[in-house]
Amino acid sequence: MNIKKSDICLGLSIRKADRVISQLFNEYLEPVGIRNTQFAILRALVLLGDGNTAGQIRDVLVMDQTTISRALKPLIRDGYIDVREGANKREKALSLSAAGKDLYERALVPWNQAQKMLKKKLGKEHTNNLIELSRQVMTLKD
Amino acid sequence: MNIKKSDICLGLSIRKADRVISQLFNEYLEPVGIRNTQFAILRALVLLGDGNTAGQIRDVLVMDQTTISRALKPLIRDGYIDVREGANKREKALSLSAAGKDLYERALVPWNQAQKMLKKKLGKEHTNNLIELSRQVMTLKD
DNA sequence: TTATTATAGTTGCATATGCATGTATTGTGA
DNA sequence: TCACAATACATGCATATGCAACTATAATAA
Repeated sequence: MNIKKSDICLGLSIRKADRVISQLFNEYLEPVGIRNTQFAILRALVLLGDGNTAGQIRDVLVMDQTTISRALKPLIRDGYIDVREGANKREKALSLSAAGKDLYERALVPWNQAQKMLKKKLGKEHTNNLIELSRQVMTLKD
Repeated sequence: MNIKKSDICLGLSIRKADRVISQLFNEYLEPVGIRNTQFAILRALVLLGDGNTAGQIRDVLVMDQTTISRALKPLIRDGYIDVREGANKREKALSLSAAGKDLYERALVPWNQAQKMLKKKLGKEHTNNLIELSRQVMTLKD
């Protein structure tokens, strides 16, 4: 250990881990032509069900509204997500197009591989710690 | 728990946690006019010692070389980091300027507050898990 | 009903991120 | 020594990120 444990920056620790893990998922997803964040959005729409708003995705992905707004653009542009009028004239209802559903299904394959690989490398302990850590961190934004 | 544990995307877990924690550090650091990543670079230079190259920072921060290259720009532009010729004509030796040293010292105050606050909120267990998780994840890039 | 406040989403700005590629320099083997 | 590989860093491109500020709409209180 080069530096004292108390000197380890927790911000850097999480950032470094994020870079490596995100890159891993990006590499696995690359063959289907989709990226980490985009997959997360598609998945959010699948798990939430269609017809949800950008605001709901924002909450699920713990992102800024403006980040969602822009992250949706390439997915809409490429025809994976359809936008129609929502519950009122402000809200926009988002849904996966047929192409979007297909893309998500295809992405599930490398996603599962990445999950499996990562779980193996981390082991049950670290895997569980990651999930619980994330859960705990979410309580900070309240 | 909305979805099965096995369905939790580890990529999203780390990404969400990173967003919240990084934002926390950014908020604490905001009064001194510096950001997370920039603080990490200054700190790397302090811990490595002056006269190090972008390549060494890249290794310490686990970033892409091109990301470092661009992240250095505002710090150089604002006079916090000096660049001089390194060991050869390819390498550039980086060092903190007087203003850079001062900025780092001032940033240490809110950084310590953020660390303290985060450690308290996470508790010893999660704090330790974060550090160990990050360490474990680093082994993936080999 | 109207003025005020709140909400949903976008845009300007700046940094963050990394792949592919390019340039310059250094190292090395024939 | 000279061709080729390796190294250090920068740039073009595209996405990722969020704050401040803006537009449009909806909800609410006077």
